[in-house]
Amino acid sequence: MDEPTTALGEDALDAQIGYNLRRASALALNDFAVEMTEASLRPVTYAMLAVIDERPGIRAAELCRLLGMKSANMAPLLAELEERGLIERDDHAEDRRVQELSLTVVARAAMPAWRRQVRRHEDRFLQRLTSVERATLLRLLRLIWVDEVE
Amino acid sequence: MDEPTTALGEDALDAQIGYNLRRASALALNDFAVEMTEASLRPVTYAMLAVIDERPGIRAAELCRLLGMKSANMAPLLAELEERGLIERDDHAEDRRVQELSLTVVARAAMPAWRRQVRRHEDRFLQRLTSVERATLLRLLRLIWVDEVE
DNA sequence: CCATATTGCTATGCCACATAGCAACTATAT
DNA sequence: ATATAGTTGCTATGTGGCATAGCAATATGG
Repeated sequence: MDEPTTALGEDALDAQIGYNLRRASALALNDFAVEMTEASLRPVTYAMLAVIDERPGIRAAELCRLLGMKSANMAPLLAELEERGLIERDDHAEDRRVQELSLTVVARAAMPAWRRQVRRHEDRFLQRLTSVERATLLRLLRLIWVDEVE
Repeated sequence: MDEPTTALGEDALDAQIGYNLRRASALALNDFAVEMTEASLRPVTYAMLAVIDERPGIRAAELCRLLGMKSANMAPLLAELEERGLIERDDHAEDRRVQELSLTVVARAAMPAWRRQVRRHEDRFLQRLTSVERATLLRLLRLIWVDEVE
């Protein structure tokens, strides 16, 4: 009955979805780091590799659009991944501005293990949610942001 | 069984909750800024004011704990809010290390309007979700992070 | 009394993100 | 053909949130 001191109305901080999104996202980012530091992959770099893996030959501009990034921030990350021998940049034949991105053989070989690690990470920070709840959460999150851009 | 590299199954980036959390949170942060730049409040500073408003006399260390922040990062923000005349720091009578935080009269007067603005912001970036879906989302998000710390 | 913990702070670095501006290139309109 | 405009990828730079390291003052418990 009596509320735990933070008892408040609908305007209470704890009732704000934005705040809880931020807290949950921070926890996820932290847990991601725990799982993927060994592989030296951060959420952004992993996301880039995952999309390139799913859509080989994708253009850098399209990758930016899919990940909601600015090319100014993408450029040094692409350089880093190329430096590490994980991606290749091939000049487009018809439009010489364009770079087509693909994973190297090394990265393609490593991706399944990295994807398994990420799945472990998700299973860990989503421990308290059933698989039905996870599916619901996924649907609601995508309702928020998908097609804000596309 | 064996997944081709282009496996768009459950390991696809779009199916990862962590990624979708990050995207949704980014959208929320962006929309928050649109609503609250006039008031010169960022998510963190608003959260601090909201908690102090809900628990006047709270200690800085407790505020850190509630918001999941390090005191190293809290300190300059408290200084900023004090500088702007929004909070007061009073020395604790029994423990002289402790500062008790409270809103100034000015801030207390402004809070209702700020809370209404934040509610407008939430209504905007959550417009695709019904109120039932919002309640579900809130519950699932809190399931992820609450009591990871407390 | 002394070792330890707590509170609040400064200094500093990392990372994600933003804007501004640029060079190369392509597409379009006249 | 040429001027204009848009696209692509990049560098430089600033900001904000978060992390660690280390410090001084204070409180606590053996």
